[in-house]
Amino acid sequence: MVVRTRFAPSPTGFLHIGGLRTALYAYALAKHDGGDFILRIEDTDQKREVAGATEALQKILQKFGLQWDEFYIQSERQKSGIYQKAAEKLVEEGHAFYCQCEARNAHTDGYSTVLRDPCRDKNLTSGAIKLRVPDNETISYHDFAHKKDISWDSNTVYDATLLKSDRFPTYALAAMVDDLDMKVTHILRGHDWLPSTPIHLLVLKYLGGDMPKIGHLTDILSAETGKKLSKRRDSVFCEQFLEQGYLPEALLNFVALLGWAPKDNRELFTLPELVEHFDAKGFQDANPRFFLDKLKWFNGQYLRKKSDEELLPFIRQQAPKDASDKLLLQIIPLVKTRISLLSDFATLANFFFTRPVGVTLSGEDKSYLKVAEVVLKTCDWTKEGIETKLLESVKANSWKNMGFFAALRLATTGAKVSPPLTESMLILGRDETLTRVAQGLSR
RNA sequence: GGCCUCAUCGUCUAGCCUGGUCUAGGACAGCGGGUUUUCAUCCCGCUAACUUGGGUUCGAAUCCCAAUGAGGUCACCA
Repeated sequence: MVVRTRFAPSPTGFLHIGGLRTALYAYALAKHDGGDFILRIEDTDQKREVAGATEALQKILQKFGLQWDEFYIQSERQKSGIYQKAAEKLVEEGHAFYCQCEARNAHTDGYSTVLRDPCRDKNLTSGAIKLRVPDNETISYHDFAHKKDISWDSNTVYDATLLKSDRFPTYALAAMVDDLDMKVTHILRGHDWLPSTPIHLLVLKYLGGDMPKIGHLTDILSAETGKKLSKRRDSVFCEQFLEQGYLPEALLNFVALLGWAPKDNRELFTLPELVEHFDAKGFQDANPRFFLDKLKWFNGQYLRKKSDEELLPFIRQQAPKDASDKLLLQIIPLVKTRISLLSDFATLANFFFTRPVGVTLSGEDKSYLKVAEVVLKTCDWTKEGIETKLLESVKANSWKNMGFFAALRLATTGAKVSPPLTESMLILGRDETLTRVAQGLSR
């Protein structure tokens, strides 16, 4: 039987880190088996929908290479009446009932959830539809992520709403109808769904069909608070990380290892490699914390792994608009090992595009520069030529390399720390280098 | 508060299912050193963990129970 998984976000905003991870695991689980990955938009709550969110979700998923095989929108499917029909069928079969109670909102009545709805035995024929939870039963399933059986006493499960009075289904109905209808074999979702699983199990059972396997992923905890990552407190959107200068493959690799690990503890995975090695046995039980240290390391790894040409489009975004590809291609190899974020490029390589300003040199520095100026004017303009001549004069004056090159570096790049000096001067050219040396001397 | 889940270095984790090879392995971070005209890369080394208490057993990080701690959830939201 071919594996079919789905990622089912509601279109309420950008894709957050946890969503990316869920999508990635669902994708890898399906693709490892040559199966199908489904993208399903869960927009049955009209009030919460954000315009453009669906398109943004699709775009970012594709940026990470998570291409879906099938695409559905619940509000579209709703029009055919499938959810309503399913709910009515459950009423007919005695597994659900009509209810005309006023809708409750979250926590308005404290923690005293009404388990058995007052309408369940009124035999109403219209209104919202709720699940008739059986008494004194054990509801259980095997969680394929946690690799263990989890169960509830049905007496602790409440009569959940399946169809709202606006005729739209709730998640409990729509997602289950769809998973059955779409022949989803593995439901992979966040841990926050675990408490409502008994409801879904009942709905799945009453609806009939092949029971999908269910697995719950760990929550990603905030590094600061230790609580579940929240959009309000933490920066969690994938788009933000990309803007900050992280490579998509680095983010993806980092996130892949937050809650999953292979037996051999390998860490570097491209998407195809992850698919190849993916195994549900590697799912973690404990909640990981969202510390960014390793993400930076991953980014450096991928930065260095990419060829200069592959890096070009990313670097171009960080460079001045009029910078030529030819120039950028010369600079990239010099900065590649020196940046961990793409956005570091600007500070490190700025001197290639604009002359350093506000640099003040000591008298000692200037005596170094005077000598350097003479050498630079006449030496061969090659790495060999520049370095041997410069070194010769340092030796002739019994100076130390450190101080001499620091002064020259400061004059040409405007900073104490920079990409390799000789290579940088070669890129700048003899004239520009000399101009900068002269400028340093004049201050 | 009820229900559910979880518990190995600061962090991500391997080991746990199928007890002994674990004086607990790797990676990131930190620290120290080497290479390097700066910085970085690269290389070498060091610091650092089985939550606690009971059991079971010749033997427990590994199995069982409890306590403690952590997280989640309790809507006509997903």
